[in-house]
Amino acid sequence: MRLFPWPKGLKRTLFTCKDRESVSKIHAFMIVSGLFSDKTCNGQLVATYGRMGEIEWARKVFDKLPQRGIDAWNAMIIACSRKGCQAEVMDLYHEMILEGVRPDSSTFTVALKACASLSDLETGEEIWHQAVECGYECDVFVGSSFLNLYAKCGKMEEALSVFNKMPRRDLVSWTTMVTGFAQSGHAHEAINFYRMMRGEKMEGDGVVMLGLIQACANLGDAKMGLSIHGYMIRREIHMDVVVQTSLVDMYAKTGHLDLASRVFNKMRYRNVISWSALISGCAQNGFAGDALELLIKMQSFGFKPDLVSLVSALLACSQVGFLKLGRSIHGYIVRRLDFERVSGTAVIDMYSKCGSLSCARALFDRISSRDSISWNAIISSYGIHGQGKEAISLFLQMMNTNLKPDHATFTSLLSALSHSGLVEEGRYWFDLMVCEFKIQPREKHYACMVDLLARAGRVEEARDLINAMTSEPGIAVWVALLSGCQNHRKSLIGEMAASKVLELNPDDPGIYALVSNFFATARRWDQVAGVRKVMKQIGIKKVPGYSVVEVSGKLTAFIMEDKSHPQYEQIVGILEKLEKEMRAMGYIPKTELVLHDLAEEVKVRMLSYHSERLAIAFGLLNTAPGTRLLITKNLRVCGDCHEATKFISKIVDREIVVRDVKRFHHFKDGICSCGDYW
DNA sequence: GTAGGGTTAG
Repeated sequence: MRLFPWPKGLKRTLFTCKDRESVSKIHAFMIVSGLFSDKTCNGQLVATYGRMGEIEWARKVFDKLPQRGIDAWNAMIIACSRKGCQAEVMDLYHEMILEGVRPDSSTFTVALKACASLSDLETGEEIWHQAVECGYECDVFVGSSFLNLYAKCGKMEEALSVFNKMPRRDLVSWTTMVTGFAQSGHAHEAINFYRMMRGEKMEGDGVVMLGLIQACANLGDAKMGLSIHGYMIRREIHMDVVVQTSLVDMYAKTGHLDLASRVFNKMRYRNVISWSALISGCAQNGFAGDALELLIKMQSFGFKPDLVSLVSALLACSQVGFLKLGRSIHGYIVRRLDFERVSGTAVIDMYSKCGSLSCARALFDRISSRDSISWNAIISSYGIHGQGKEAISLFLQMMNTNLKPDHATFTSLLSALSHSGLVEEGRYWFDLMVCEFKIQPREKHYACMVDLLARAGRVEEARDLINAMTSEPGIAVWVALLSGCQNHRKSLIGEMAASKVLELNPDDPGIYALVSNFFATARRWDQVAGVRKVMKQIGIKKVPGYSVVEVSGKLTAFIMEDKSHPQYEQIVGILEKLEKEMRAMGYIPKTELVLHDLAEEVKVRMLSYHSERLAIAFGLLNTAPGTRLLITKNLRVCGDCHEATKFISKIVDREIVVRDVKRFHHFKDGICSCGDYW
């Protein structure tokens, strides 16, 4: 008896199978009836298992087939491709060629896709030649896949030349170009290509719009992103979870977290990636608390955090100096996920920014395969902890590997040298970077050098370096010059730098604070008043300084003269007692650092209740004797607090670690690791 | 018409 009106019925019956059991029944029947040996039939069986994601079953059948035709090969290859097993796709492809089976359009398409995701340009080009030989040169599927190979390998010029030669282009070919440009940092070209595509009367779908959204994210152009978003709504272009997630990402990357959350909250379906996009957006924009809250919230929605969301959470911990949580996330990563390079670098960064340089180093030493990112991370770790010599030594060790230092490595190195005041070394390595390594200095490198020179009092040299820049100097270099001028009382150059920074960033409250402090240090109160007036006129408020301290696994923040804390009385008591002892040891308040025109005793009072002192006192009050304290400050640490903390570390016999916006200070036994150079 | 273009981080 025949179960199937064969062979069309077999195909239809296989297609209606919903689970593995029902396929297995047909599978058994095929063996019994001899259809299993028929190569126009058995491919269907492999394809059916593959479609269900039952790749092991597909493979088992495939391996047992007595006769394997193109259908069986394609089915097996497509099954692997769907599972993301690109290496297997390639193995099968080569095996198939060896068996003398002639690939068809689908085979070439899938094989090229595999090469693209493996970034295997060479094999991909070889396969293209084979496709041409087999007569698929004009096939739009094969052509687009070849295009995609170049795009994925960042070879947009080659991609363009393939694109121009294509006799027929469809939406996918155009999208490949748009996305390729967007992802290789050529956002303008991406947008131009989309315009050309529209010129050919081609209607866009969600995928091509996604390429444009990425381009906007890269350009930081929220306005255009918003208009693309609006266009999709008006045209009723379907937005699936991928497109919506990319909108969240775009808004977050352009700093519009309100819009990012609005899109996120409206999403009907979310996945781990959508959560991660928002979490990383919060972390990247400095909203550490929100990022960590979302990490908890995503779990209450049943999503297990992945590596990306955990890395973002680590970033959030780094920002606020939340060592305890950072450590437990580290533990979680080790237990649950494969711990390697990517997370390794983030964990190194977290430990170092949370004050544990030794933990950072221990982890770095344990990484089996270090890439330049991990080297950069450890070099800059030593930098922010003020150990410039060790940073150089690590840099030299890196040169002994086959890794090449890049612009980021030099940024880490130069900033390390700047924090340690190693001026001559800085000049040496800067020249070597340009002459030997042929790396064009970027804004950041100049900023490090200007900082290095100006901080060391060589303000004129710093100015000359800026004047010799080939590119237009940006905000960072002028800020560095201005701070140097403030420290070394260089009013003429300082005034010039002040007008530059105000010209470049007229909306930045930090800039106004800097300029106002510069004039206050020079006791030019009329100028200070002038700056304040401008701030008032254009409605800019100064960023309040605050300090955060971790006590028994919780973070507590203090702002200056913060009386709201329940333990305020005790905190003041500790500070008063300490101040008496400090004075007896020779501490004199640096009232010249109070940048207001006030009476002397008011200045002393203001200094005594700076946020970092409140945080230290709170820490002393609530931790066991001998416990190390970690304070994180959102601005630079104040000079008087720096002096006072040295005394406090000796009086209470504790290690006090203060992280300010730029670097670390380790206070112990009355001295600071920075050697008072900062 | 089974195949090609897409999301998060360091």
